[in-house]
Amino acid sequence: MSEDRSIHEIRLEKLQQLRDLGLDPYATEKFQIDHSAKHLLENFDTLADLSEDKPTEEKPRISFAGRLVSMRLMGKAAFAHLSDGEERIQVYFRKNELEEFNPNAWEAFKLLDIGDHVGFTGPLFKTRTGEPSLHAYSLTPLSKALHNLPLGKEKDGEQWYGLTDVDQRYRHRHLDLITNKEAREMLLNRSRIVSEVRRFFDARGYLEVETPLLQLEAGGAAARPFLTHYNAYDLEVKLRISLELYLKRIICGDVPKVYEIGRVFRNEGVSNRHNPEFTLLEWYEAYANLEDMMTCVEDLFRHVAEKIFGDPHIQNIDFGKPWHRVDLMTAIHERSGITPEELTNIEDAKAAMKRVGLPTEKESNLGGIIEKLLEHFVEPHLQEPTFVVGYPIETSPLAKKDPDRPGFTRRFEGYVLGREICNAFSEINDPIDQRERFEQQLGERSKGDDEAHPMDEQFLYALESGMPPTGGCGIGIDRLVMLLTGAEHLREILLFPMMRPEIHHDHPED
RNA sequence: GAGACGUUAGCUCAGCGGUAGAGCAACGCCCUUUUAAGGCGUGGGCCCUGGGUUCGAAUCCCAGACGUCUCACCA
Repeated sequence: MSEDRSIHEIRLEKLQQLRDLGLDPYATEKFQIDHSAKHLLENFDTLADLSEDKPTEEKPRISFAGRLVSMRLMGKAAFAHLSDGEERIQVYFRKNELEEFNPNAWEAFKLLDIGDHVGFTGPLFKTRTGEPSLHAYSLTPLSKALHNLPLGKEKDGEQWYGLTDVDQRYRHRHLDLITNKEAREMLLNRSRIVSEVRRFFDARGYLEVETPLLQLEAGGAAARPFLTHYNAYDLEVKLRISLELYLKRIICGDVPKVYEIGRVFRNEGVSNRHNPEFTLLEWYEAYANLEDMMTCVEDLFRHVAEKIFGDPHIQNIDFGKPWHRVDLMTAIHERSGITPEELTNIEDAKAAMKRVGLPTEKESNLGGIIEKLLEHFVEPHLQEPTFVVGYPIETSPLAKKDPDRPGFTRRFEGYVLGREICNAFSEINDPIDQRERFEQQLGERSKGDDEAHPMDEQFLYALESGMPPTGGCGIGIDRLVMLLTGAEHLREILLFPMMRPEIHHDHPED
């Protein structure tokens, strides 16, 4: 903020002085980097050619660049640490040597700040204390940091100071990435996980597709959509809340295996496990049944865990083993004592709910009650990977009826560590059944449930043209990353979570 | 939406009725193998905003903003 000369001003002055010395940090376009810092450190002895008899001048010169993260100036010499984001390596400078390279280089070096990007060339060596280091014979400023970066001090992986304010870490994620190794790890892990998911489906012959984000009716899930305006057609449109219906229309087009990884938007609350915009994976396979989908989920988790972490056993979960399979109604009975017979009509169901001490005011249908009981009594116990099978028809408007169990569908959800991680079913391919389900949903909607599924004639027309029996499944990518990395907050997984605007009161900025 | 907590220097924090503090960062000087480098010196604050209580408020009270956590909502 306001100092006698603000840091920003001082740095602008230094920038000008660097330019006056002929070393404009913003003028360079390209800088040769021979090795990453990690590679330098891991292969140090080989690269350094540490043989005693050879004079330093004759040793191989390495070109390296990175961000200055620490500096120790000692008169006519200096040490600094340089980070390429992944690792940091120490660099050593001497006045006389730099001046040999460029008479202004030492002067320029003294104008550098922590946060600047710089390039160097020189041999590798080890300091008295044995730290692998780079002996810089040249210096090329590559960018100037005009702000004081909140870089803490670091020693042996331990960190002092740095940026910890959660708000600031989210608002200025680049600072988080520079400062906190965990933030960087999270980003890398997410990226790797998504890549592995793609690789998994690609290898199995699924086609990756992309379907519209802007839709006339947002269907495929129960959620309130975001609204926006489509200027070219002067139409009110909605942002999608799921991928489902368009993907099934592709199945109707005789593309038998498709998947999509895409952002969906649900205009609802925020918590450490919910975010209005999130990334959804859905895949559909023609001629596949529920059991096939379960196997596929098992394979997917095992594959990703092994590829990313080298071991199917992560976060105290063994994804190498098959998942448990439990029937929903049986599980409720076992955990709550409420029998399936008590859950065959709404009155008895409410009475049973009361008996176990749950509120009944908000319940209007049997399916809702059943899912509430599942959530309350069963979910917390589903620590090991478990498929819960057989969901009520009222809450499953896109899932095939179970021919053997009236009122229930061929649907399962997967749970790990007490949390829902996937949702799958045998897709309805009977267009008459599907139309009836939509009509039921319209009934719910007219009763005030604004999350009930809208009618979708285009989708029905596709079904009426014939869809093979199909299995489909959805997984929230953000929650998947949370699960695999042990993150406690969805917002750590999202790079740039929505934040209310920062208030700037009426006084001068930094 | 409810409750609890937080907001003080660029960063991390202390101060909790009596002139606004520390470490790091910054600025100046010294120092050619340091590493949380060191030594000497110097600056830097609408103490989130607005009201109130008080002789006096960063500190107590009320309201608001923003954030964090928990709960609710989100099948």
